[in-house]
Amino acid sequence: MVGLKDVAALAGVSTATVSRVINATSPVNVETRDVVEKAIRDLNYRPNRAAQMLKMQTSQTIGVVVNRFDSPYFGAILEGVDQALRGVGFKTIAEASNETEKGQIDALASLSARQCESFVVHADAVQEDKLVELLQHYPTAVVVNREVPGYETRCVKLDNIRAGEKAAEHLLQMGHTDIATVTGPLHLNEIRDRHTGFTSTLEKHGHALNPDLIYRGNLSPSGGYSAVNELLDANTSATAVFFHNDMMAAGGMQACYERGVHVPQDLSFIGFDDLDFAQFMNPPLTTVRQPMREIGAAAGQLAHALLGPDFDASATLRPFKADVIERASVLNKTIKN
Amino acid sequence: MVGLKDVAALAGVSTATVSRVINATSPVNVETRDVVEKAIRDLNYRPNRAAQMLKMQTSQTIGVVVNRFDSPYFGAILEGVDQALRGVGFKTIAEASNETEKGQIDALASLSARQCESFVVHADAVQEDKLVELLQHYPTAVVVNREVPGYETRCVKLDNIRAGEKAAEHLLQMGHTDIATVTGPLHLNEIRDRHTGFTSTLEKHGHALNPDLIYRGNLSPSGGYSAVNELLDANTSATAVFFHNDMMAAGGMQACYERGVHVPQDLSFIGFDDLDFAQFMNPPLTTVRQPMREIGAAAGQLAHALLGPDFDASATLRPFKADVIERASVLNKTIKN
DNA sequence: AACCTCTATGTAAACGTTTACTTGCCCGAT
DNA sequence: ATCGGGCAAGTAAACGTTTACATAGAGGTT
Repeated sequence: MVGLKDVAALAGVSTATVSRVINATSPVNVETRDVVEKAIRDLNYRPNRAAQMLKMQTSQTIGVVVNRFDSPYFGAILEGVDQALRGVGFKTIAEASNETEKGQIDALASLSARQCESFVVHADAVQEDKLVELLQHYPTAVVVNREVPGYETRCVKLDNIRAGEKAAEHLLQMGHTDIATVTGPLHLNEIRDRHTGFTSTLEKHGHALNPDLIYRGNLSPSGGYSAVNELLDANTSATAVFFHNDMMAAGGMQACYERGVHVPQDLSFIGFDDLDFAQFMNPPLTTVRQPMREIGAAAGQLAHALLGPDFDASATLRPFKADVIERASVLNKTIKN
Repeated sequence: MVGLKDVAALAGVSTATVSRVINATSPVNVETRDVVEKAIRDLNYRPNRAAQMLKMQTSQTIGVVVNRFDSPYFGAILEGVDQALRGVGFKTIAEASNETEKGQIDALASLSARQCESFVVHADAVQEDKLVELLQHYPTAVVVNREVPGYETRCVKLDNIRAGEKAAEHLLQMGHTDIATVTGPLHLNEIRDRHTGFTSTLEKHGHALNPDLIYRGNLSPSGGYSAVNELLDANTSATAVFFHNDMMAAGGMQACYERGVHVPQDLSFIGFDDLDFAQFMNPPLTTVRQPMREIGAAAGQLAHALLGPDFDASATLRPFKADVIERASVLNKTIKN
């Protein structure tokens, strides 16, 4: 490895001088500068970041832990974080966690060891008490899409309750009263929140959800597929179903397609997330949009702000809100023809 | 920051001993070990990776440069690399390049400065001569989805020519002879390759592509959308169209949907990539599958192998091959009813 | 009792930077 | 001539590890 020393030797100056021309940290004679710069080029010298970090005690890097890389959800978050940080000269580095509690904790530790100064963590698999402990250990970490009691100012998330309400409101508005839902794993609190928002507004309007019409999905297409098949087999009177994500809605749509039931004429669909493909489904999927990119960006900014000693905890950002994107998968029953 | 020194002080031993218990690098008395371990826990000590890297001159890390994070394409590649490397104890770190030549070169430099020992680079925007230079500068870098003359053993990619041929063959097999295509930017050699594969086999079978039916797309839905509208406006006799990616096919499908032309009855679609959503389109999209995850994994393995002094260049992996995934978007004209 | 061997531990140098401090020099003011 | 002030460059310490080498006991063998 070619180091400062080699450059210095070749240029006939001291390492201090080389460092100075590199970092423009104090004036250096223009001739010497040229000589040094040539030496740098000739040797293809690159500063050793490890040494810099060690000396400067700073890395200008924030670490992101995601469940996996090949997911539109995490991709958007990562992109958001990266964009927010690029502006302030920080680097983003990401690590995948395998979706397990251990994986998420380890990933955080690994990023920390890599001298990340701050973190944004998706920690859906860690127990709450453990998570609190983590937040204490890593005082600059921010949690994404989850709310930790006592640490609200370090969480950036969607208002999932409100989002669930909106889904219900939309269905109600369109004249549906006989409604089914396919949820996700109930240990995820985003799912629980959406579900309570959904059921409570249905109740409030006097159309309480029939417990038989609650299907537990797995957040992937297969879950939606089998749920819809069950629903159809049960021969219920349901006219609409709320899927807790678009993937399951897609699976459900496929089940309908295979059985010849038409969406939305026979059954209405509303999804969640608004993934890229939602607009390209046939019919285009009405869904509750979750601004993941923005959430990522906000998390990135927060993580960065946490670094400043002057951080104002009262500048806490309100939870993000979801919006229903109306497309063509829910039938408007109020205009009977 | 709590360091080895603090632990040593608290435990009443030397830093060397602490290092030894951490790394189990030589036997240490069980009592001392316990004391040290307690000290480590009490202080919540974590080794400083920057210092370790500096001293050990190794990072066990490979860097990946992608165009962006929020793309199914790069997500899959990243996931593949990560999985391949996880097995051999390496970490993956990724950086986004903004899709520009400068961005890609800078990202590589940045990863290199971070002491990555090896790299997998998606460098679609850099000029070939510049890329050759890069490959010389970074002797452990591997290029993904591009072939650099003279450096074939360090490129892992799809056989795009063959993939284009397969698309054509499939259409031909299904009885289509009047065919259109919407390509991507022709400066990308993957696009060029697919195109030449496609056109040449059409020619070979005596159904040379009508130049008027070649549309230049932008690889995103809008490109497919407008291309299909043009095609439909031109009132041609084309019965099938080959899209250079699924995104454009989705856009095209939407155009058809709006204009009431039925896929595949009125117009057949074949896409490229096999993104997740292809199977959920309506009709499900027939497409040429590109095994991106596998490509990523292979690239990761290669990048790792390059590190060994015993690397055998003859163990070069053949280009990956694409397969057409038959679904329902191309009409079989050979069974006339 | 002198010697050797083994094991457990300590000492200190090194990794590649940055930077406070020092040095040397030139030039203008006295 | 001498001094002082600036500027350019050099010296060396420090960052937190790892590790080759040195040291010190504890037994064992003669």
